[in-house]
Amino acid sequence: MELFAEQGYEKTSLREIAERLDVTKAALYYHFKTKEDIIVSLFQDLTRPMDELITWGQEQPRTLETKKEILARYSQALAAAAPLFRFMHENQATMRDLSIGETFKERMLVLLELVKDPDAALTDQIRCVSALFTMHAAMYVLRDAEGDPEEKREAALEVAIDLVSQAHGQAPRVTR
Amino acid sequence: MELFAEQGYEKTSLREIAERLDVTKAALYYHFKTKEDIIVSLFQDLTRPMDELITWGQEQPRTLETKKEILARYSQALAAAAPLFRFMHENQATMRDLSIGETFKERMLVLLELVKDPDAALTDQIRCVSALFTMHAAMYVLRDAEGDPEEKREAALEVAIDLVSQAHGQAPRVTR
Amino acid sequence: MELFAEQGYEKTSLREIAERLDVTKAALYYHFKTKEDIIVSLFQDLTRPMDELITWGQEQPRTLETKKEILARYSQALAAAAPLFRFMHENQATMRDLSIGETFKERMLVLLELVKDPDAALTDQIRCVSALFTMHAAMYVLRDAEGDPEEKREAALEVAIDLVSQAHGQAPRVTR
Amino acid sequence: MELFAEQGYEKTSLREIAERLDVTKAALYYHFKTKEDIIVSLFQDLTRPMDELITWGQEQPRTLETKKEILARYSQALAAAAPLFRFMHENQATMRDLSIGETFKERMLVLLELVKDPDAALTDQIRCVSALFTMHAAMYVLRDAEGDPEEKREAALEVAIDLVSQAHGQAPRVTR
DNA sequence: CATGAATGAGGGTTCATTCAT
DNA sequence: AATGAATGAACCCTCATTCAT
Repeated sequence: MELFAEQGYEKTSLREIAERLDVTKAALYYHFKTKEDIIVSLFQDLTRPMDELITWGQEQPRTLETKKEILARYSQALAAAAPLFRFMHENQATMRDLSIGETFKERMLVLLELVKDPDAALTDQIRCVSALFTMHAAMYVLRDAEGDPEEKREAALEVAIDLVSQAHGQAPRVTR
Repeated sequence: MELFAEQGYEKTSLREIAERLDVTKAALYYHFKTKEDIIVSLFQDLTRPMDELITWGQEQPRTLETKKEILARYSQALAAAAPLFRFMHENQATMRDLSIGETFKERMLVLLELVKDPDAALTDQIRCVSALFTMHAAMYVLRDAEGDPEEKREAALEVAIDLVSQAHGQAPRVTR
Repeated sequence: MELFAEQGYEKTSLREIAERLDVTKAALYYHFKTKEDIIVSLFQDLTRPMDELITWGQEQPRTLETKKEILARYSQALAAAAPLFRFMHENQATMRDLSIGETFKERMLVLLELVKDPDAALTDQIRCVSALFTMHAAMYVLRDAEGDPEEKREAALEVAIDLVSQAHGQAPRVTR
Repeated sequence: MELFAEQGYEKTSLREIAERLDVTKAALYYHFKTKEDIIVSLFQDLTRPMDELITWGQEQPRTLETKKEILARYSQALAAAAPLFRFMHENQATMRDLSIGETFKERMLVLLELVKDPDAALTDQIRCVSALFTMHAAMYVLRDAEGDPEEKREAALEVAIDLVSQAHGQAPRVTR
């Protein structure tokens, strides 16, 4: 996962993976049928939290409270599987060709369905899109910025929650 | 650009590019020194609007009004160079190795500097990050969604403007 | 080595080498990291005698007797690795770019240091240079000439020994 | 010639030549039919002295005096066309494929015929080979050594003359 | 469970050369 | 007299994959 996240899928060769694990290329082929199989395996381990979040979300009533909880859990999932999400974000062109059942984008759209109201104003729908992406953006842009990562995560979550709250017609908590 | 955006940089071979243009591989090498040079050229054409925006922004007073204008102009630049931004989004792993990669992220950070206040609360800083990315996200997620693209763009811009307004301590326009 | 000696380094392609060995090009790359690596390997096998000669020579007293012995041994090394030396002679332009190139010329100069006296008259120094090269020249020019190669080698060695003897102030054996 | 001498024939591309002369590749093709034609032209200019020396030598009586004169003239020709000789020496593998009427080696052998006596003892024949090569070797080995080049040339010539003198049964001038 | 050896397909790149203008 | 544009052939090299052992 480290190699894939650093270099991207195509630019990571089996030779590199084998060297990093200190085994031979042929040994990899004992455990995985193809290169694609390797990354699919990694995904199955790492996307479970996200899938669980989705199924959980689908069973809940579609209240603002639920949405806030979804954002909170998503924020945590994001932090827990940071390299995976980084990989998905940065290798979407590749992901399209990989036989991973639902792509990252599809999953995102399902999640989005849970958060946004298809009958709301367009701006409010976008607020919900933005809420989800805010947490990604915060992770991406603030990666090298100073400050406690946990603190940054919480701040991003707060902004996200504000956004869906506004989408529900509530005035945001004004912070100053 | 079409090929790069569809398939990603690494998976697009010079053979494909040449075939699409109905020339030989060698002919490409008369016009571009390397494969990287091809995409760099595409970028130079397409990032000019962004550069102009930055220099313009740096000459303005750092008021809320200016920031709104920056967002408005950025929204337009984004729409004009949509395939380029899609490519960057989806090929970040590659971008890191390309000589332009760094410069794009730098550009984004400079732009961010113009929009956010380094002394503001962390949440407000993230609101500004989010404002910029909202427009990206809207473009990305709503690409295949129904509705007039121009309408969507304006809605995203509105949300972005709300976010920086809030970061300036102003209550958002409540839309419903 | 045969191909390299016949055609030169640049004009010998990996395709040719692979065909001659009846393997694929890719198979070569399993055994050698680069094309250069192939020739470097050939050299390492073939220059060992020369290295041993040098270390031996450096441990001996710098008498005329030693120098004669060095020439005798060098003559033998030359005969043993004839194709190698032919290659070096005929591909010096290439050798300069190869990572071994320098080392060969350096080796020759070290050997020269063992044979010539830096304080002697210029002509005597050149006699020593000439002594070494005589054996090369003989090999090169007389390759296709008639006569027993071993006999020619011995004659060349005799001339070389005469040259260093003269450089030591001794009258040459006059042969007729 | 500079480029060919520095890098060798194969590794010098027409692009490089064109750039060095500040013309286009196509312009070269107006003046020369092929790449080979370029180097052939250079040779015709530069080997004339050597050819003249050969025809002159063939008309002279085959005395020791003549041979000394040949060596003297050859020494001068060598110095005058140093880069050419360097090129020939270092690119023999290439020379073989070039359609330059007589190769360097052939010319050398003709010259050698003029200097050596086919009926002499083998060692004496080698002395004559060595005489010619001494001047080459001196040029090659002593290129980067300190000292006046002209002085070195004369010393090498002296050694060469000594060698043919000995081949004629004369005791060498002992220098110390 | 693992490896050494090998391969076909394709990668990006460079080259000498051509030709209409 | 010169050039911009193009090309076919070849280059070195890397890749994911296979298979007998």
